[in-house]
Amino acid sequence: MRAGVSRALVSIVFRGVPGASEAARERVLAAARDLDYRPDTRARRLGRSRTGTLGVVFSVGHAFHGDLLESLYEEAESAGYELVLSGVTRSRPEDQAVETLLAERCEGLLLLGSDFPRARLGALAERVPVVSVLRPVKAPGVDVVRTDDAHGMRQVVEHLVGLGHKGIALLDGGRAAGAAQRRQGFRAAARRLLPGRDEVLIPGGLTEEDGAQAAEAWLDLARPAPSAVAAFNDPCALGFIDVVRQAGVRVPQDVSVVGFDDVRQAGYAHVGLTTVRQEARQLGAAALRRLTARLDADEVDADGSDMGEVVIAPALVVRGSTAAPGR
Amino acid sequence: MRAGVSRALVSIVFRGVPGASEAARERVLAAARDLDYRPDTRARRLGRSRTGTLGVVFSVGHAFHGDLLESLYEEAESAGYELVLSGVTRSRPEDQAVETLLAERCEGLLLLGSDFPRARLGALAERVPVVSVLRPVKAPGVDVVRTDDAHGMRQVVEHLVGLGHKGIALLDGGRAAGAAQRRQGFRAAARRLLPGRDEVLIPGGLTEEDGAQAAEAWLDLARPAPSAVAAFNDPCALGFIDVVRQAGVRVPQDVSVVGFDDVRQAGYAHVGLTTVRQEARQLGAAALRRLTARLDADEVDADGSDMGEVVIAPALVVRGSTAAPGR
DNA sequence: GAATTCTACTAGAGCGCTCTAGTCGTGTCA
DNA sequence: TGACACGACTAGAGCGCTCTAGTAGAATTC
Repeated sequence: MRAGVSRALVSIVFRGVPGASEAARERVLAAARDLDYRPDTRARRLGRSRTGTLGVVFSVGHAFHGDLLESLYEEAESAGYELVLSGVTRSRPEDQAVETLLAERCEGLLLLGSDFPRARLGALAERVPVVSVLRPVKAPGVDVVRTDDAHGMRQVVEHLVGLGHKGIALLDGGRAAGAAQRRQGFRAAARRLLPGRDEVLIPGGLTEEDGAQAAEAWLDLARPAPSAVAAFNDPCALGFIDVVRQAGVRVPQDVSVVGFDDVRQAGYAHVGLTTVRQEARQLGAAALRRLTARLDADEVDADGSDMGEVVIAPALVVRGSTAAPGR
Repeated sequence: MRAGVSRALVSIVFRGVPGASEAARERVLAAARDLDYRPDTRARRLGRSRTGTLGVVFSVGHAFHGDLLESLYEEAESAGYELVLSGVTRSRPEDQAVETLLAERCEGLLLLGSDFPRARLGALAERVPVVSVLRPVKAPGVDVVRTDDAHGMRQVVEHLVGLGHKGIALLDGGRAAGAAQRRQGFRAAARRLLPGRDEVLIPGGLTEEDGAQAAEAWLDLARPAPSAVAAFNDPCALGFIDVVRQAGVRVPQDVSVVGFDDVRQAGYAHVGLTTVRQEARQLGAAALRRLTARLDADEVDADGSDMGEVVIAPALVVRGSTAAPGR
């Protein structure tokens, strides 16, 4: 039509499939350039039996999710899939984010740090392949790709005990993704390395605000308070440090603080935050591989039955926020 | 068909337009619930003359872009538009992000902190309405919604001079969005308030790493070095502080540091960063309003001719990273 | 009580692609 | 030389909606 060719030929050229001569191919591309034509994604996906899209649900403003997105984009590109992002914010719940992606007919879903109850995830997985990233969950048909949170927390406790700390408090993440595992890792290590000591759990959370609140609680504890604090994540640790500093408490001289995630800021805040590094690259790559493997497999054996879990080992990164206790 | 009704009726019900009885409406919705049916977005957009989607290009991991996204989601919802996100990462250039959105047939584009040269933006705006957020650019047909960067920087200089500082260095943002305006505001204020003083410009940038490098440069300056530093943004300021601290320089006693953006972390890092707050809510709302106004206007007068600029005033937030100079 | 208006629906074309099932001209082989 | 295969292309149905035009029946009007 445009370049004196049929629509079908144009389709052949743009899909890059065999069936067009070199000459025709060039003619079509030249005409397309002339007309500033580009195939309509919507129509493309409609016409095809498969949409070739993967939906990603992430928390807007969550630093570590950003790191994951970067890795996912790369992996998706090389796997030949397209990513459709759907953000979760304070006013846009996860339900809505997922709903959008389902209506978009994504072939699979990647949920970063999902907040869904197990049953909801299971139900979702019946409809479409789902990979839960960062959040371990035992639901049928749901793949999990996560960091070994318990192991990370164990390293934290070992590090602190190695420095000579006898009292360690955990700023707990409540029901956030991975929080249960970190709590469990903390408890196991504390019980092993500090027998007879009571565990101190202070409610914390994901944000600086949560850390700040936890700091108030820590300041209110009977003295001597634990000389070391393991926070649920980096922002929580930074919020904690900020408040205790304002109260005249020195870090790390008076209290050692450890974070979790190793977000980019961690290396630059304060004296440098000792933390546990999660490998965004590896997590993203594993998650995408998991999902595409399920999609590309024969429908027969990909029938939800064989769910899997990929666990990436984290590494302790020692910076300046931890030191031996005492004056 | 499904509930004993025609496809057209289903369409009427799901679009929420008049033309269906209450009874039929309920019957359709009940059947949809039963079948777990939801309208296919792709087909929906195809069948309509307008797609009802707005494309957003943002930098993945950029804290302030996250704040903007949150606001944009809300505004888009209440304006009856759908947002399509396209992220820019180190391996996914802005071209590609925009290309995706064009192929998706978005009705308008919101570019957060775009890096495109002016000509490229102008060309883009000929094809589709474009709003450049944060990045001031004089291109025909391109609307701009931004913070008054120059004014913000003027406030910074006034604050520092008010504290008694005589030498102020700027950690320059190079060609980043808004950098030229901040530089100009800095220069104008410095010339006015510190006449006869040489301007000190140190190459900085958007990230902690850039700030760290700038710190090395500042440490290498002939003593006495400027006793105050105005950074291009918060991460840059934090990176700067980190490095000079490690070199034994105290903040704010030995050097005052000011950031820009007021990202969430700014209040929690160090002694609390003095910074300039950009209003994400207002910026997002203004950007969306701008775009939808153009789209909803009659085609006649929306013909690219009347481009506009919305400038939001920023506010200085004084925290602990600034103080009077000297011992 | 026929004409008119309204409400509640349905038929069917169209959106811009993909993809199957062709057609047409050439080259290959027995 | 006829049968067959092959590469290069085209026709046209189909994807799941939207939306215009149209119909049937009930309510209203004069």
